[in-house]
Amino acid sequence: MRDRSQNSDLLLERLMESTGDCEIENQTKWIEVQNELKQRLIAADDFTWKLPKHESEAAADGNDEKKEVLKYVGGVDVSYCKDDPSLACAALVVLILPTLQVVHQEYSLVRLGVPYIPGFLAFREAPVLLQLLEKVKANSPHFYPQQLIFVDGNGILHPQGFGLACHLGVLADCPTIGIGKNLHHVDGLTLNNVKQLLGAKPDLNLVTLTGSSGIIWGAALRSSPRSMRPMFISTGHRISLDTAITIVQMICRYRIPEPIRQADIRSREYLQKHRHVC
DNA sequence: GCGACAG
DNA sequence: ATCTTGTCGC
Repeated sequence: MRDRSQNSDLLLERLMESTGDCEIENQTKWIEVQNELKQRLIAADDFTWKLPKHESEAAADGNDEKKEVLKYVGGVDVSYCKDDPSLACAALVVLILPTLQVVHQEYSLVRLGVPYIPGFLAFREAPVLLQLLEKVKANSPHFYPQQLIFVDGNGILHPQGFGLACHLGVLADCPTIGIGKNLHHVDGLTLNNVKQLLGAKPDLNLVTLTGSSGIIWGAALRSSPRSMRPMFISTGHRISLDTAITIVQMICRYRIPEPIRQADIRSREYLQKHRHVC
């Protein structure tokens, strides 16, 4: 048991350490890392909290009266500088339910050496995001979003079934939900495909993303009457798709979930205001 | 071979 | 991701 875990850690360490110079070798290595981390992925609800209840349903539930209620939700995003693509600002915000007010925020202005390559976003963004999580855990543990983190990027809706939200969730050991603002084409999924399904009925705003192989990769959701554009929901870590969809729907003020929207807005602001110090 | 490809 | 003003509508 422990041997297996240690071997796994050693392999990961070996794979993670090298900052190679050959693109194809790197990508091969990155895929090994993704497959290794994927073995630790939990694809079902695995947490102790429960969703906030409405009065109507609050009546009979003698069982989980002791369970804590989902209270703090984290959101992470990274913004980039227009004229200096290596300069970026990572943000972590923590919102409190049910008011969705931001109660904590953390920023990091960094230079990223790893380029963006479709399918490997995590190797560019995850390190700085994990650093922000560590900062909160050390300095403001009360606000550490251990219950749930929203990630700007996909979960299992990914060529290897292991996108940024999964990557971050496994390494931080927190439940995560991945939100894509654009569709990553995987297993035959296309935007026209989704549009067709959604367009069929005007009041149908949620469709399951089933690939050509029959695998369910996530869901497309039109959350706001003001925008016809759907978002793409996929599970990250320690949560089921059904639960993820339910929470997304209760946490949207605009097109995308409020934690991600806030992280997006604030990381951009912070970058504009502090880019001169780099 | 060509095109597609989260942020 | 980012480049970018106005504009149509509630």
